[in-house]
Order: sequence, then C-alpha cells, then structure tokens
Amino acid sequence: MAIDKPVRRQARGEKRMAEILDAATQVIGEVGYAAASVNLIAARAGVSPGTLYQFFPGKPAIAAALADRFAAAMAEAHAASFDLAGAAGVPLPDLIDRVVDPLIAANVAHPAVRAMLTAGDIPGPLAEAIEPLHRSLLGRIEALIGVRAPALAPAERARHAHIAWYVVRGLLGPIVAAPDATRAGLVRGLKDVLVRYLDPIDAQ
Amino acid sequence: MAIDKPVRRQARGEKRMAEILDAATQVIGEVGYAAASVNLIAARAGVSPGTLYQFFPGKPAIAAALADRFAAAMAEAHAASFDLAGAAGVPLPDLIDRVVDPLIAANVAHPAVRAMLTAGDIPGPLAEAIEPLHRSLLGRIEALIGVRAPALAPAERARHAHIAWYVVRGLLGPIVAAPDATRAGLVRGLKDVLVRYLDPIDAQ
Amino acid sequence: MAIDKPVRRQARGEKRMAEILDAATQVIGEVGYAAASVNLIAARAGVSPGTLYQFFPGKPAIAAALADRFAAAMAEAHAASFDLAGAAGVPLPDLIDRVVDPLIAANVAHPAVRAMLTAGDIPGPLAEAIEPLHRSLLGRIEALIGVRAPALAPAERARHAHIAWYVVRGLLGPIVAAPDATRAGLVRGLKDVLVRYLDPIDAQ
Amino acid sequence: MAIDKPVRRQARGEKRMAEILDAATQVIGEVGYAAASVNLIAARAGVSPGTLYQFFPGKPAIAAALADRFAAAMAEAHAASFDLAGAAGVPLPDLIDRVVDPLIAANVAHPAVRAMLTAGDIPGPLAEAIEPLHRSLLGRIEALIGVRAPALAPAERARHAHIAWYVVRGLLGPIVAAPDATRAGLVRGLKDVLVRYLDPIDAQ
DNA sequence: GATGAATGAGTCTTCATTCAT
DNA sequence: GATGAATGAAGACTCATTCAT
Repeated sequence: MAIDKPVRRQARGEKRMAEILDAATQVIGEVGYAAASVNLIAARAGVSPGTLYQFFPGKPAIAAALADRFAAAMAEAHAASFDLAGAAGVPLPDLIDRVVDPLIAANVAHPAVRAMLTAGDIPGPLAEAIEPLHRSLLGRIEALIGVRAPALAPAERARHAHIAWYVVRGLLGPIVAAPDATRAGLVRGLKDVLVRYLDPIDAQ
Repeated sequence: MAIDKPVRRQARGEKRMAEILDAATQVIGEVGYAAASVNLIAARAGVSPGTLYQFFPGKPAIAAALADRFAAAMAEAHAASFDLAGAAGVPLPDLIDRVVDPLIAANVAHPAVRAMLTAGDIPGPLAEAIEPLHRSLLGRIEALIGVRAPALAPAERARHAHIAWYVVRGLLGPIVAAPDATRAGLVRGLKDVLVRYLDPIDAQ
Repeated sequence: MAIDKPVRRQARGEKRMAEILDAATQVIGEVGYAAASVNLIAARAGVSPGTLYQFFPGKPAIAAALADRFAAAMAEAHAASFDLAGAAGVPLPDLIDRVVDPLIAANVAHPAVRAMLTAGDIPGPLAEAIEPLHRSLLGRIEALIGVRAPALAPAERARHAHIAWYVVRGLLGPIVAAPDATRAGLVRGLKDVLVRYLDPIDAQ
Repeated sequence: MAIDKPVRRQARGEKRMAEILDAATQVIGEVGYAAASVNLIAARAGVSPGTLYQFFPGKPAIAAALADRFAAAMAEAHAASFDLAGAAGVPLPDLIDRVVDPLIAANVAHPAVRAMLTAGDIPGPLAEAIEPLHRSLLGRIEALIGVRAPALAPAERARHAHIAWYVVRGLLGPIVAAPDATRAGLVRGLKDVLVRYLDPIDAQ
C-alpha cells in the first residue's frame, strides 16, 4: 500500500501525459504547430496550463514527445510488416507496400506529426524536436536500401534515401488530407514513384 | 507633363511595393510565414508599418502578391525554355530539365514562396492566398502531360499531375536549403524520380 | 475544506473582476467608452492586459458586465424604495421621487453606465452590450405605467414609457456632470417634467 | 479675367468644403464622431486626406464647421417659422410646433450633428467644437422663454431653458433613428412633454 | 500534482497628421 | 490646390511561461 502510492501516481501521470499528447495531436493536426497554443492544448486535454507544464517543459517538448510516440508506433508497425534481414528477398513493390502502408496509417492516426514534419524545415525549436524522428525514418530507409543494394557507395545510398524520404514526406500531406476517394489514387501514385525510382538501384 | 505627375506618384508607390515584397521574400524565407511578422517585414523594408498597410491590407495580401510575382517569373522563365506546342517532340529527360531547372532557379530566388507553398497545406488565409499559384503550377504540369500523353483520361492526367507536383514541391525545400555541393545531387534525384515516374505514361 | 480550495481561487478571481470593473467605471466615466482603452483600464486596475483578458473577452464584455452590475444595483435600490403592487396607491410625485432618486444616485455612483447609455445609440458592439440594461429599465417604467394606467392600450403604454425614459436618459448626463449647486435644480426640473407629462395619463 | 481667377478658386474651394462636409455628415451620422476617421471622410468626399487638411486643420474643425452649418440652417428655418417679437402672442402648442418641427427636420437632414451633440458631453476637442452650437440653441430657447415669461428670474429662465433643451436633445436621437411609423408618435410625445412642462411657466 | 491567476512582450492593425511632389 | 505616400504612436488582443495557493 505504501509502496502502491508512487506507482499509482506514476500511473496517473502517464495517463495525464497521454491525454495531453492526444490533445496536442488533435490540435496541432487541425491548426498546425505554430497556431497550436499551449493553452489551447491544455484546455483540449481538460487540464490547466500549469498542469501541462508539470509534464512538459514547453511547447517543443510536446512536439518531441509526439515525435517519439510516433517513432515508436512506426517502429512497431514496421517490425510487424517486414524485417530488415529478410528484406532482400522480397520483390520491390511488395517491400514498398510493407513500408508505405504502415507509414500512411500511422500518419493518418497522428496528424500532428505530419504537420510538424514539414513545418520543421525551418530551423528553430520545432526542427530540433523533430530531428530525431527525421533521423530515425531516414535511417530506416537507408538501411533498407543498404540491404537491397549492398554494392552502392554510402554517399549514394544516403542520397537515394533522402530523395525517397522527401518524396514520401511531400505526398504525406495531400494523402492524409485527401478524401477517401482520392486517397487511394495518391497512395498508388506514391508507390509507383518509389518503385520506379528505386528499381534501377535495386540489386539485380 | 501633367500626365507625368500621377505616374511619378505611382512609381514611388510601385517601388515601395517592390521593396516591401523583397523584404517579405527575405523574412519569410528565413523564418517562415507564420513567424514573419508584418512589423518585421516593414522594418526590413525600411518602412513604417503604416506604410506597409497603405499598400497591402494585411499579411495574406503580401503572400498573394509574392505568389503572383513568382507565378509571373515562372511563366516567363518557362516560356523561355520550352513551349507547349513543341513539348511533344522533345525527349522526356530534356523536357524535364527545361521545366525543373527554371523552377528551382525561381525558388532559390524566391525563398518565401517555397516556405509558403508547404505551409499553405493548413486551411487558412495563407492557403487562400497561395491557391492561385498552386492552381497555375498544377495547370501547367497538367497541360504538359496532356501534350505528351493525349490519350490519357483526364482524371488520370490530373492524378499524375498532382503526384508529380507534390513530388517536386516536397523536394523543393531540401533543394533550396541544401548547400551547393549537395544541391546538384538532389536535383539529379528529383529529375530521375520524375523521368522514371512519367516515362511509362509518356506517349510512345 | 477540500471544497474550500476552488472557492478561494474563485474568490481571488472575483476580486480581480471587481477591481477591473471598478477601474473601468472610472475610466469610462472620465473619457467615455470609445476613448477608454483596454490597456488603460487594465493599468488603472493595477493589472496587466493579459489578466484583464482572462476575465473579460474584450471591451464589450466589460461594458456588459458594467451594465449588469448597474442593473442589479438599480433593481435592489428600486426594490427598497417602492414595490410595483403598491405603486398604484402612491401620489404621482411621490412615486417619481422614489423612482428617480435612486436612479440618479446609481448613475452618480456608476458614471460609466451613463456614458455608455447614450453612446450606445450607435449600432455596434457597445449597443448590443447595453441592450439588456436598456430593456430592463424600459421594462420597469412600462410596468409602472401599466399599474398606474391599466386602461391604457399597450402600444400607448410603450410609447409613454419610451418618452419618459428618453427624457430621463437625456437629463442624466447633465445631472451627473453638474456641480452640486446646479444638480438639485436639474433634478427638480426632471421630476417636474415627468410629473407634468405623466399626470394626464395617470389614472384618475 | 485676372480678377476672375481668385473668385473661381474660392468658388471651387467652397464647393470642396461643402463636399467634404457632406461626406462628414454622412460618415459621422453613420458611425459616430469617434469612429469617423478623417481618411474615411476624405475618401467618401472623393478627396485625398491632404486636400481635406487644406480646408480643415483637423477633425474638430470639421465638427465645428458642421455645427456652424447646422446653426445657420436652424436659424434660417426658425426665422421662417416664427419671430421672437411675435412669439408672445402665439398659443404655446403652436409655438412649440414652430420651434420643434424645424429642429427635427434639420436633425434628420444633418445626422452628424445629432451624433455629436450627445457625444460632446465628454470634455475634449469635440465638446469645444460643439459648444457654440450648444450655446446658440440654448440661447434661442432662453430668449423665447424670456418673451413668454418676462417676469421670470433670469436664473430660473436659464434653468428651464436647460431642462427643455436637454429633453429635446435626449429625444432627438430616438426620433431621428426611428422608422417613419414610430417617429410621429415620438414627436408627439416630445411636444407633449414640452407643452406640459412649460405651460405652468408660461405667462397667463 | 493541480489549479488558474498573472505576466508582459509581441502581433496585427488603425489613424490623425505631415510632407514631398 | 491636390495627391498619396509616410509616419509612429496607440489600440485590441494573444501566448508561452511562471507562481502562489
């Protein structure tokens, strides 16, 4: 019982954090990072601003937490749909399905991340908060290319990864925002772009 | 002479407008649309806020003017590098060079537009200010595809245009931000993406 | 005790609200509604503008609160000096004393209301904020006339109430602004006007 | 011809002034003195702000000119409907008709004056600009009372004049703003108030 | 942990007025 | 006389953040 208390407290805290992050996901997804005020997020979470600051030291920290959460979700989803080791043996279009589909699903579920991903191009606190996510996504893509095209020079590998990632990121917004009817077509397009771009690079 | 007077006035005004837009281009390019305050733009232009408001009724109007300016520059540059009528006879990679190179040059020269282009994904005044430019760029791409692949169903043509445009837009940021050394590689990548994506669609 | 906490918070807030309204009463009373800037009111209340906005969403809300406060004070004062039911049995001059004296006392105590009452003739946010007070005062007058002259057609009753109210309102300014020496004479005049105007209407 | 020029110029100037005052009458009538910006008035008059300032040294000067214009119109209208000397012989209700009707007509035609008349209660530039008009109207009323009740002590005469004027002023707003259907009833009421108030004072 | 009051610099915008042309 | 560009001090309002309770 005495031992119970801190646990319970931590549990309460985790719940609060989750609530705040959920609220932030909504608000940032709706109006963008810049226009999403801390107070609005707190209000949406049903919490006072003071409470919010008890869990996050500032707005960028919320962004960072959101990014973390997303990175974890992504990692888990990708782990479920493919594994690096086996990635060499899969036909490219299949592999791209397995990479892209969870990515899109995750972005639909986490609209804030998408908004921050592009807003983060401008140097600033947001950019720094987002960077690890950026890195991790890029890293995963680079690793995959490394597996598929082991002979590729590292610089080239990095370049292709960047290109691929920017293409994906550029289409994420429209895809997430699109009505269901259009979305499928855009996803199809994105995959086509990737397949056709990467195919020549792909090990023969 | 009597006719000269009003002209001279307008000239002063036009010059100021240009100065303000130049300042806006810089500031928005540096810190993004959201963080670019009207007062900062005015200060950068060496003008009082009141003066700025004599020419532009608000921030979105500046964005719209910037977009207009860019659209005009683009149109001119494209007119110089290719013409729709003759676009059918050019090899695809050549055509893409002629379309992409001026686009990138223009974006390097107009960094604000690039920033606004992606920030404009969130509905709001900026999005509305940017829309005509968006439309015009998309329209040009669609027209080109129409010339190259006349048999394509209109819906498909539109879809491909969207995909291509989002790909370009998504890479514009990194390309513009990249140091010269990296930029060339990214441009190369962008063109490869486009060529490989559009080649199968291209008329044989 | 646990219940005490939120109460105490509210108490601080309520106190602040009262201070802000007091400051607004002064400032608006001195310079009028239009010239009374929010920041000035806040400063006079010894509060930052942000704090003011925590309690009132804008200037019209302050006006509305002021009007409310005044209406409540009026209602209380009138309740103490006469009651509708018994109003029929009082000689008209007495009744008018009992209605007018508290009204003037209240306006002397709440100079802002007087200023807003006439400024509110121009359609706009102020007019809307003031309207309920207007209605309530008019309603009270109309009710009184109804008691004194029950046979009067409703339209006529309303007309007389309007006339009487506009007469009162028109003299409120000068009366409140007058030095004590002159004030009594003006009040005397106001009452004479009302008595003589209403006497013929009064039930015989 | 050489002699002609200045005249012509003056004529043009007078016309410009009239245009500006007409515009001011409209604008102030619509939004009130405080909200009527000089630039708006100039624009409404089809003139640049600079030009406006060539004729009037500032906003209060416009108010003063408007008041002057109104005073002149009033004087003329009153001169046509009664004369001081003969005022003694007219039945009171008739006299009040002859005083009130032109006053109302003039206020309907000059809505700005009405707006300024009440706004001018707050000390400030407007009040000073309006004061002469105030004085002149009060003076006329006082003179009339003097003719009708020559035995009245001057202080009492002044007091009654004030009361009467404030009553009129207080009803001017509602009367001018009222739809035609209601207006007649209000005018009737105003006259009743005045007749009944002044009758006991009136010489027998 | 939680609350909500408090801050104050900063944002956009307006406006009376002046001045070069 | 006429124009319209230019000013800059306010004004209303917001927001990330802190602090007393």
